[in-house]
Amino acid sequence: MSTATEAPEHAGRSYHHGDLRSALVCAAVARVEQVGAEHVSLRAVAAEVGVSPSAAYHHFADKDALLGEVAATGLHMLVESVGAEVAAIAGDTREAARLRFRAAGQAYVSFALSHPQLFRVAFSPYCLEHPGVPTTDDGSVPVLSELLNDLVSTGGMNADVRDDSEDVFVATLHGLATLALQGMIPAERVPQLLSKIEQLIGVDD
Amino acid sequence: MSTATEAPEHAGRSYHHGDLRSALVCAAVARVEQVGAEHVSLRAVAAEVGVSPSAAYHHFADKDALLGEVAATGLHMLVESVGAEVAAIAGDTREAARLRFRAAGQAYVSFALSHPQLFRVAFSPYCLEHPGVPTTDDGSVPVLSELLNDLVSTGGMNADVRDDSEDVFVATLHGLATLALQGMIPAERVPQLLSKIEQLIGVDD
DNA sequence: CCACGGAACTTGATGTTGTTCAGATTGACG
DNA sequence: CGTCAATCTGAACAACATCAAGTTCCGTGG
Repeated sequence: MSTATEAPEHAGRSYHHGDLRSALVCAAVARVEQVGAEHVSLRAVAAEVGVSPSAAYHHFADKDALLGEVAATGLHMLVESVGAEVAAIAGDTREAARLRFRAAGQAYVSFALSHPQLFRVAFSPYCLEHPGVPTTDDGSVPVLSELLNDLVSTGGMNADVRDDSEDVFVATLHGLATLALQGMIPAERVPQLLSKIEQLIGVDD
Repeated sequence: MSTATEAPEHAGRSYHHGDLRSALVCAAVARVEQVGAEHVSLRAVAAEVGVSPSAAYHHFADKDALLGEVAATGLHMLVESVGAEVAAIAGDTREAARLRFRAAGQAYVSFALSHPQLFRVAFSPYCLEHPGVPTTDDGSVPVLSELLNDLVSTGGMNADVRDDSEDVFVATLHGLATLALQGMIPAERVPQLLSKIEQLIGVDD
């Protein structure tokens, strides 16, 4: 995001770009957000950076590889966004843990709704073709995993409920975000459904 | 699906095709399933049907409009598939209703895993650009809606739990399917998670 | 029975796209 | 100061979406 055209010393004008790779990814992210991944052209991205189309092939095997990087970036931003909202709520109390849980759900859906195209490409086949997906460690999202640990340790959730609930919670959140994005669930129902989910999953009152 | 190249009388060889529109959609569906929506070309679809590329423009405004029809077809097939599995289980008992519920969940995820590209395009921006999405009536999927009514009327679910649970159930199913498709949830955990969902949502034992 | 109008499709052309490759340019290192 | 590898350019190519103009077909009214 911040690695756009700010090359170390010689910004822009020299023959060598300095950090073309991240500049291309950054421009591609912007373009994806504007027109959607399926309408992004390699040439347009290269032109925006001020470089010939073939320059991209020294950093990416494919157009798909570039989009793969965009997908990975999208996932990263999603996790960062959720993490930031969660981290903003401090405290060891059960109440704080419950607020963090709530904030995580809202942040996940909010990100999807405010970055629809990026969210979509993050869960498209592109990110499978590329390694370096930063969210999955043992197959689950670290932020949400810690979140549940938090709830358990503060007594906001039963420990035996936890393990199965994690994947269910992630799945529900993701489904909610996707369907809201698609317009199949009205956005104004989302908060209500989020609290319903908390209730079902067993976040104790 | 069955409206491929079987024109009413004069099949195939005449100048006029008979039912080019559905033939194109059908071929496009096949091609999407093979290579994914982002790698489908209008020309290849037209060639498969045995028609010049520009012929498609008499039936669709755009390549995107054709893919929109593919998306709608995908949604339709998904609903049909779930509906068929549910309808295969007869009976008015609470037990039967519970089995139907279980079958619906499995069918939903199974469809996603066995038609990954079609499932993806069905929930891509393409289907927004096109009317005629057959799944949503008041915003929810009819099959699943009836399913829950079923459960309630046979005593398998509390009536007051129903309304909120519907969207949550759909969202969870959809999230589960998407994440399994993405490899973020191992496919072998899906049945376990499905029963967990039933339990959480309040399908009485 | 026949001309005619319109719908369905083709041909040919245009501009854009992804991709490749031979060569020009550069900074770093000896 | 010269060499070298990394980086970028430019021109080229095939495939692509799209469109305008022409061609073939079918049904319909005279």
